[in-house]
Amino acid sequence: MKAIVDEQIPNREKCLSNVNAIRDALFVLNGKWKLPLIFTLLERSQRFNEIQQSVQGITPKILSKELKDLEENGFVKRCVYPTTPVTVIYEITPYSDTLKSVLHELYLWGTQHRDMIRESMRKKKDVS
Amino acid sequence: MKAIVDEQIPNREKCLSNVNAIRDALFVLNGKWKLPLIFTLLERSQRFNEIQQSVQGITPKILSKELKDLEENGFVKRCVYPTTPVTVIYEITPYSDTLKSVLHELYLWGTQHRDMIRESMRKKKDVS
DNA sequence: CCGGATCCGCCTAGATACTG
DNA sequence: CAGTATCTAGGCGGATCCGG
Repeated sequence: MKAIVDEQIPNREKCLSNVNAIRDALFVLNGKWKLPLIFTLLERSQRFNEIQQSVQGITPKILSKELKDLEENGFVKRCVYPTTPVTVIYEITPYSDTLKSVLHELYLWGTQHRDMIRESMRKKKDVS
Repeated sequence: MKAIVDEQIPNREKCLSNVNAIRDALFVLNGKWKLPLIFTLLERSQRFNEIQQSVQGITPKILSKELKDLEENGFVKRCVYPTTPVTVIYEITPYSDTLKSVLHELYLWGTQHRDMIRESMRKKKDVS
């Protein structure tokens, strides 16, 4: 935090660009299905209907849209094989590995934060 | 990524809890105003109307709600001084420092990703 | 089999006005 | 000054049906 902030205080331009970079990162991971999809495709490449099986509750429309998003962001490759009918396989790209540290940090902080919240809830309850 | 994934494949329970921890982290930072508010309060503690000045375009209702969110998550402390009329100062808590590494990673990855996207856009344009 | 098209309900952000 | 109250709008996710 300190490091980022120190850079930001001098001028507002840079601060905004920092915020925007962070927001971009948050944005591409956001939504109900992005993470489940990435994780299921990390296990193995799959076809459309397979993915729908793996990720419980997602509808074709949303799946289609989410896969398109992931493809545009370079996380997923859509491979079409000219069988009859065509076979479409979705696979994770090596670029997804760049997410490693972000996801790890998010996981660590999220876990820690959950414990913190739970603890503060408990204290509140004790008082009341 | 690899580290997280390796832990996840064995059982689905743990995978889901990982995803949820990450989602929690994403959730508390998400939205249009959370980051701008955190950053402006990092510069200095401020009163309600001051914040509204600092963060361009936010309406009182939204500001009120967002501050409440930030307070519940432990990032912001609401200090009421019994003047007449009351003075309310919002200040950043030390707990916000725990965001340091997450935000830094998000910033790094977001910047990198933006460059990547821009580059791939350029290539597309060259072809067409 | 792999989606696209259409319609719909909900949630939430925002605008505006107002109050203790 | 520090918010609330009320209303509106739009975007997202979901359900359902349709087509190559």
